[in-house]
Amino acid sequence: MYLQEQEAAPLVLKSGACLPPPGTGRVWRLESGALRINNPQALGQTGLLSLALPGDRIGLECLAGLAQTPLAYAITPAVLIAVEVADSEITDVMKQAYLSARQRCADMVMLRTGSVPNRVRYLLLLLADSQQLDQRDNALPSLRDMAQVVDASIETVSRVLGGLRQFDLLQGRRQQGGTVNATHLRQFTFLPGMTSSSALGRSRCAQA
Amino acid sequence: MYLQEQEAAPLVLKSGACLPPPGTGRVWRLESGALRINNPQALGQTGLLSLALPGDRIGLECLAGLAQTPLAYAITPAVLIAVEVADSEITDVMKQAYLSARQRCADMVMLRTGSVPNRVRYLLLLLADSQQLDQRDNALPSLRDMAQVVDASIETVSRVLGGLRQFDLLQGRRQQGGTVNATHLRQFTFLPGMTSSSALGRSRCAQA
DNA sequence: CGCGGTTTTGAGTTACATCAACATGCGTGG
DNA sequence: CCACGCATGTTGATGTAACTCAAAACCGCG
Repeated sequence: MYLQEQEAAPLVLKSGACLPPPGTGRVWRLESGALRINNPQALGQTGLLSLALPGDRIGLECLAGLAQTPLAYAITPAVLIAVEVADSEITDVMKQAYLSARQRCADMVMLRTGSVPNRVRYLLLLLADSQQLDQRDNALPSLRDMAQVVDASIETVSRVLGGLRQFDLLQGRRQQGGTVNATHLRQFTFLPGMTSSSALGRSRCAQA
Repeated sequence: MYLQEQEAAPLVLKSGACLPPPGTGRVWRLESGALRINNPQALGQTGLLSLALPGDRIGLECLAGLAQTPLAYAITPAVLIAVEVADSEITDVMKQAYLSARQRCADMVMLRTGSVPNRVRYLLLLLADSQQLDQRDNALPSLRDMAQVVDASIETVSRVLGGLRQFDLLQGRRQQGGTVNATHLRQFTFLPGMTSSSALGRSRCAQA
């Protein structure tokens, strides 16, 4: 109840794992990786509410007055640490949480704006930028997760990644691994016509 | 600086009007109507960040530590009142703001999930539900705004609304007016095939 | 080695965007 | 008052991005 940041052992989640105590009023801080925040009562849909990226607090809803914490799944290997929020800090923590919630909202809008290739591009940059240190740490979400995040089909996402690989903007994807060339990808824009599925066919023809 | 809720004269915005002092550190509460929150430095895109619905606070970013307030445009005739936030209340206000930011994020995701007809449907329900009292208050956003919110083209949105009108889920749209039949619309789902543009052609044929 | 989960690739179909008229208000000024 | 212009909404025809379905290649694992 004093300085809260260094607490309990870090919690390490594998891709696909759920944040363990769904009902508990525990507050976590995401250290690395990415989570998908899910609506518990997903009615047929995917129930995606938002993403969580390193630095975000998880489980603040209960502090803010809500009964239940939404479900959180790791879509990338993730590390979290439990934090204890002292009363004196609540205001500051809520301010931070508010700002990052706004940011995630903006991110979700971008992740669903424009063509699928551009949405995937935004997702990859988001993930790459959130990996603070080592660029070679190459963990990508599964195609299924990426597809749900950008609201596209798995096949289309696969084709987009294929296209990126052709331009060396992405290397070596096999089973949820891969290295994005963030700096090049950032200054890359999909021209209409070279986009997605059709792009593959055409550029392959062009190369042949 | 005591009880802050009843302050200054309400600010009435017409559809399309911008929240006046973009740089000022003023905090507003949206009483009725809907706003679109915009990224000031929109780089070619529409710059849509989020929506604001009645009850939401506008301009809290500065309180939370950000320099600038994002731009807010009314997409529906809107009424706001200026609020003064006392130091003692900041924590509670931020908690509320955090929760509603999460909710708006979830809304934005829904507004960008699935087929255009379903996205438009969600938008109409969102607007209808936010009009607390009189249902007959029939103010809809312009097609341009609706199209940008759900990330679709104006023409498609027009066709979707046309389809809804055929089922009496929407009445009398001429120049940003119209009444949504919220109760029926809520329990209505677009079957694949009767969706959007194609729906019009087909159902018109069926009727002829 | 065979078996489930993930990724890839292809071919056919469709929802939606685009382009291009056209209709309809609504305001402004002659 | 009507004439004009401008913003908004409507409608049709056409192209294409992306979805669907189906099959295969690839992994990791007991």
